[in-house]
Amino acid sequence: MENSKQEIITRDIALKIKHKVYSPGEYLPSENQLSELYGAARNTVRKALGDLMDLGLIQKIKGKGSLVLDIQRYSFPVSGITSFKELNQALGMDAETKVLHLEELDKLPANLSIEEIPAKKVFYLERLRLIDGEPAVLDRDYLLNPPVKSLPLAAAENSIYAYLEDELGIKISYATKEITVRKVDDYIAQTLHLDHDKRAVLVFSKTYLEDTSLFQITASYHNPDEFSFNDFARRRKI
Amino acid sequence: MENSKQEIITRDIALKIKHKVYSPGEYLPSENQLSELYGAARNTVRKALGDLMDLGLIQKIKGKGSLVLDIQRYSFPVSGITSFKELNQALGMDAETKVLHLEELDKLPANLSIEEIPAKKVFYLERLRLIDGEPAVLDRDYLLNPPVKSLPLAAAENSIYAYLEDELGIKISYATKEITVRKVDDYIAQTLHLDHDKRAVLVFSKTYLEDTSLFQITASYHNPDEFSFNDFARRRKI
DNA sequence: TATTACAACTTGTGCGCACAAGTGTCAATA
DNA sequence: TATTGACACTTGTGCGCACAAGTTGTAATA
Repeated sequence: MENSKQEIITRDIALKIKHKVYSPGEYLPSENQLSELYGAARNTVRKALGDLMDLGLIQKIKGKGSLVLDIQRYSFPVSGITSFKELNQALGMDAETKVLHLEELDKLPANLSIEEIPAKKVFYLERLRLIDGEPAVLDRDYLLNPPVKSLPLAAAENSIYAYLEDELGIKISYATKEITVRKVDDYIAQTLHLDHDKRAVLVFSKTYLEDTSLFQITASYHNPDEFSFNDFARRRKI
Repeated sequence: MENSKQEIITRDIALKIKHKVYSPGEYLPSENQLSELYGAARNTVRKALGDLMDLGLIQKIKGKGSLVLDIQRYSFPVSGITSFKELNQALGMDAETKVLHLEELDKLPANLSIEEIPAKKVFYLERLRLIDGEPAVLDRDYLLNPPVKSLPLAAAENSIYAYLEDELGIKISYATKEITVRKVDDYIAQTLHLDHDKRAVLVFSKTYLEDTSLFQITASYHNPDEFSFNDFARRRKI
């Protein structure tokens, strides 16, 4: 439950943009008008607009106003931290998740070679994502215990993020991602129905909590023919 | 020349983190201390810290402080909008750029199929990026005229971004990127020294100005063996 | 007519304040 | 001893104000 005034405004405007109350090419009401509309200070409205700008929903133009952008942000997978389930719903794809493996290990496998050496137990979860019945992605998740004390099969079959955030109250903060192309072994190649070339797109990510502790490591192997990564970025000069 | 107080503070702290004046695992001085240190209001300091947070340099923790993160943000290519030249310097790589082609076309080639139909002239620029003497990336840039009135060969050989921003005063604001894996034609395959499989990583991006006008389209073909895309993302729940 | 000047809007930057809420320490208390 | 509570720190949220700076239309002016 996030309910700060600023987030309420952000979500409300985002929704209105989504439902074309404010359409691409149009300007939002001015900051002063929004300020009055929501009964909030201009500062508060400005923070909300700043978030919408980071999300790529609007572009603020000095002296003119906030222009609604036309960006189809949803593809597969989307930039940022988003779960397969959320994407599935957003895209309305015919997608399915099959849990291939779920067990608790005493420690992280050595081949992951993580320097932040957590000598902890981990849940190892292997899932296959199918799109239109065709294997598209093989996910290998390593969830550290603690903070993940338990991981029911039902959660693994649906969204682990929803389970962790809603059920366990774990707060996910940020993640790093690395995308490369790799030769994969026969097991992965067969699972993904790769051709003789046996190359897959590997998305390797580490997810952290608010206290900066490492919490999840994921190796995601994508069928190259299905893979698409979409990103929105603002220019920053530091 | 960006010289708002907030950006000065952002840059100063970013530099101090880079030079380990503030090291990973340590906390920055508190907002009140920084406020006094820079002779700025806490609000101003907070905006600067917010930017550093977006960049992934720090993590703010309520009740405790701003923790310096340990993230090697530079890889090839980096997330966000950054030019090859900037990357080159940041990484200290042995990299070289060869201009293969530069001409002015009457309109954008039809195969790019851009809906935002600019019936404008474009500069077409083809460049090969070599790392350690090996071909790594083939860039095909389409720069719209206007706003790009001219494009000297010297600029193409160095950083076009530096030329456009510093010389022409063009302000780049944001970009969309799409990463896919594609079969490529013989010309690209030979140029990149691909093996018989002829698949390359295509990074297709569109860059926009502050007034949201489309300004540059780039198709970047990467040798799969060299390709690596690194990203830092914060969790946003909208 | 063409230019200039102004007014009325917009967003950008910065100041200061108040209080909520999370964290850690330390002393008083049961 | 173990718990509680007060206190001093931290960041988070929100308010209000002032002025700078960019945009646009209009009216006065040359």
